Amino acid sequence: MIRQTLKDFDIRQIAESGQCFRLRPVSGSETASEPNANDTYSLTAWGEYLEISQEGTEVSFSCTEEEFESRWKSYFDLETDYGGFKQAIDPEDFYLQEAARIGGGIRILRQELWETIVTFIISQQNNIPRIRKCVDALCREFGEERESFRKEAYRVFPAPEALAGTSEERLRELGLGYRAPYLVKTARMVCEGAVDLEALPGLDCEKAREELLKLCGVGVKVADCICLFALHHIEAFPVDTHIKAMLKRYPEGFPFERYQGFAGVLQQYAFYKETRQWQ
DNA sequence: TGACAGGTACATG
DNA sequence: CATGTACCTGTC
Repeated sequence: MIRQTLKDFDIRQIAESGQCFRLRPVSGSETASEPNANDTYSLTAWGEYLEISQEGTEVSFSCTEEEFESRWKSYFDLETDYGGFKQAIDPEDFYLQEAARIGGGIRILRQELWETIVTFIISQQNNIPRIRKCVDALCREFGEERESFRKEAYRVFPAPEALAGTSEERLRELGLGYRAPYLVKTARMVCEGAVDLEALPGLDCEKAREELLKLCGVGVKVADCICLFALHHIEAFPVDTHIKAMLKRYPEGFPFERYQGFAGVLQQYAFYKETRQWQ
């Protein structure tokens, strides 16, 4: 167990930020009276199972020192100063100030590339509960089973080969709808090497985006999400229906120049604010 | 009932 | 290049 005192970190906000679909409350950890008093969340990522508990700024991770240093510190982007991003926000920009105040505990995660590609193909014209349901179904059907530190079984995210080997019909049965053929095609493209996932982390944001756009079911918005949430190009700025509405608040245009290099962080604050009514 | 959910592929002008 | 439309499925 690792204990840390963390600023600008809120595991609940991260779980509800819509960038990760396998981070969720451990059942029974939330109390109605004080929902934020002691939140415990479970996460399956990078083949591992982790639990995270938070009380105020005290955060504990159910892993060894070595695992924390080699994986989770980076995964949760704990070595980046998010306070600096917030301070850079125009003091007169009340919208962004408010968004950063509400969602200031969000971190941009470093998720697995293949998993992020699949989950964001699924995310199109979809809602969070159903995305989670689809992702769970994929893991249950095609993911390798492992045992957690609690001696309970969990499933890792299925490899490209597993999805390349299935059929559109099978994926439709799992509730993927019209995204089923996208997934099968994209998995096959990856297995055939039409897009080299190994090479993507070495590319800059623009080149990576260009490569990702070759995949079936990946358009500009999904490609930007993958750049932001997996490749950690925090300058990527995915524009969806909510963010489009937000951009209309800036008749002169959103001040991208001011936030060059980290606009994606602000996108997440804004997205979180815009989608609060879901909870 | 119909619109909407973190869009994209595909067909046209 | 810009615009228009169909598309699974669950929920309000």
